Amino acid sequence: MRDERNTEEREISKAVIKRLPRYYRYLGELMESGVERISSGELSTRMSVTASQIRQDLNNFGGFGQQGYGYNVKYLYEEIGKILGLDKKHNMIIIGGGNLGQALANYVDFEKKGFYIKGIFDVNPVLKGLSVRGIQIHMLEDLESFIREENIQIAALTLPKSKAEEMTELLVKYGIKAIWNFAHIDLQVPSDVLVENVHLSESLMQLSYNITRYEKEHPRPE
Amino acid sequence: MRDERNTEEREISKAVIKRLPRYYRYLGELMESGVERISSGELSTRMSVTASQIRQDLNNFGGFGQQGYGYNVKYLYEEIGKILGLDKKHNMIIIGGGNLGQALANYVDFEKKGFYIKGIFDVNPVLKGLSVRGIQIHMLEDLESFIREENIQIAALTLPKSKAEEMTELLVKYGIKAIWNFAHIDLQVPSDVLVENVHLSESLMQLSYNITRYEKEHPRPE
DNA sequence: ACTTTATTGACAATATTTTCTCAAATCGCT
DNA sequence: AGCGATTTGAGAAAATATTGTCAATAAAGT
Repeated sequence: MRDERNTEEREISKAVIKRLPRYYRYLGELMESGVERISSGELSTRMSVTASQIRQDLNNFGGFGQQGYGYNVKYLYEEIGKILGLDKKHNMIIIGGGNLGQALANYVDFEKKGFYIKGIFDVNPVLKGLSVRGIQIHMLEDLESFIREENIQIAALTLPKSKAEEMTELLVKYGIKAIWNFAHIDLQVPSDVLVENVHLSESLMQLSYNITRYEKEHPRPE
Repeated sequence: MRDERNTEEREISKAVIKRLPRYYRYLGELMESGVERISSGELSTRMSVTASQIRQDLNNFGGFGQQGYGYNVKYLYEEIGKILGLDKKHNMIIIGGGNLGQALANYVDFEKKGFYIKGIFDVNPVLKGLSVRGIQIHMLEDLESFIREENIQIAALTLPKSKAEEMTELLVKYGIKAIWNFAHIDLQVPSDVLVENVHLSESLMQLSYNITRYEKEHPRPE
């Protein structure tokens, strides 16, 4: 059931997209250490993936390499950045001024990638007027106007699941385009609103599974 | 290159494991709302996956269902819990007493799933003696004895990437079995130490990709 | 300028994952 | 107890994803 319009846009698989940020990170590190060119073979060794996969992944978006030479690190880094949309500015708010919200607010690197945290919102009046790294904490009544006036695209949702659902409704109503969801729940949104989930407890459960399996396969000697 | 020992253990694919926690979550919710049985078809509707996938996934671990009846919610919930190792107690520490570390420490639900946060470690002497939700913040010099005495299996690593590498070396030396890594780096560990990564910025980049693609495919009318 | 070496991009071959199909089993109704 | 409806589990088929191969091309050395 492939889309296969020959007019430009092919559908890129999710698996490929998930790998791009990692390529981006490695290329960034290479760039910082002054490496100018790299072959898929060398990169594959460093990243512990196959060279074929790297070439195949990149070729989804175009031929960035040169036979006999490899890839220009800076060029490839920038191209992947463009594919990921990191060349554009994204305005973002954080909903939930708890530790997790504050942790995100403190994370400077997001700005380097074009994600600007414009404000934090919370219901707790104790937090009113406070700010984190220069980012002010607002009360919910200002949410609607803030989203429109500051042209906010992304909301990071760091609320307990009980509040996350109604907040999502509000965010959607106020015209948010994307939700970065940290609540342990699957949000219901219209099809023009994007959701990316970070389910920490699910990640921990995967680790738990692996521990369990490892112990089964390697029983303690004695 | 399938393992295929007929002696018990088959290799379960990563994709299946990643879906288990979500099944677990839905089953937990069903249980709470008093639902006693569920068919793969009904569950598939709620979860927006195919019924076939649910049955196939579960059958990796055994036949938990009954023809003409479906699955017993409580039983299936518990079985998946066992598969994920949630029936066992895991002792955990958090390395890094910043916002993210504290956010994890504040998250009560981990204990319900068997993950007990025994302590937080940091280099910052300002934090010495403080505690978060009754969990004390320790200084690094106590790390080794703490890990051994409290029988710590898992370390959640919430440090900037510059410090994460040397800390990993220490943790490995002190006998930690698994690292839940929040630093933006691929940790190098011996093969008997498990790592589960939570790369927040990579998740955000995926969201950014989807925003970018969405905007390309749905250009603003005027 | 020519030759050797390196390396991509495209396609073919494998491998893996997902979905489909249906016989067998159980349920629930009469 | 018997019968139609439901639903699993297993295997087959289809779809995707990954890996392998190699001609074409560029680079680097002579």
